[in-house]
Amino acid sequence: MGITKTEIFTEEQNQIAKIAKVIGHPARVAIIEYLIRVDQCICGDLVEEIGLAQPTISQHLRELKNVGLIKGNIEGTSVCYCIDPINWNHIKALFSSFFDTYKNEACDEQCC
Amino acid sequence: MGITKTEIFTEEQNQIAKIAKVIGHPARVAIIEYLIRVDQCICGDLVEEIGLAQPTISQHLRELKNVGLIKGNIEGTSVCYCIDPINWNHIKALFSSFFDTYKNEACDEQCC
DNA sequence: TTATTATATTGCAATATTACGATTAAGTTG
DNA sequence: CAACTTAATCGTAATATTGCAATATAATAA
Repeated sequence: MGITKTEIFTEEQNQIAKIAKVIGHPARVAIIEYLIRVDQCICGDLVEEIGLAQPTISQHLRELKNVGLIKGNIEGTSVCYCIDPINWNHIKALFSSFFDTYKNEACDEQCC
Repeated sequence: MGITKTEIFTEEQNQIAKIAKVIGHPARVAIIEYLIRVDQCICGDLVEEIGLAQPTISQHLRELKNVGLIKGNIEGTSVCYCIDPINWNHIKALFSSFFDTYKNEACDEQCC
């Protein structure tokens, strides 16, 4: 079917999955890492930097914006993109908490 | 095309994306959270707990195993699944480092 | 107004993912 | 061995994703 049964999962599970899915493409990881390195840039910079077509980059930017990882501000004919600081912290906390839930005490033998 | 141009990205970017993609489905998040809660379980438990068909759960388990998030040990007719402690720590560190790369000093105004 | 610049949107083609019924494989029990 | 239990695999339908050419939109410059 290709369709996910979101209704049988919790809000939190769907939220983690939704954000992870967006991070789950190397182009979007590359965009994020570039944005962190240069603080802010426009779509054209990313097209040059990453080497995908402009519509493709634009599409990836939209998905990153949809989940709040980045934000964009119109500046004349171009759009200035950057990490969304507030949301970044929320998402970081969400994933920290997810990864911290597992405690591997003995780290070896207790598990199957 | 539906095909990702992995060759134009770094190993690290592809690795983060690959793992995030696997976490990017609520059923797999639910499986992980359940495994953390109960320590270990068999496929049938997850079929009951989550409410997807057995082949579907089995498929999700394979993907989780492929990226090393979980491991499975054959025990009689059933397979005992659990979080892979060593890999979990690596992956946790990978994502911590990814999220920690961004420092939002002033947290507001410096960005566009 | 007519370029020019920068980005978004549309419309595909190719491929991947999700889900499940049917079946297979492999160990266990009677 | 035959029946049973448990999980993996196969095949397939429905849908989603990726990438890009072509086009549209929107602001600025000449």
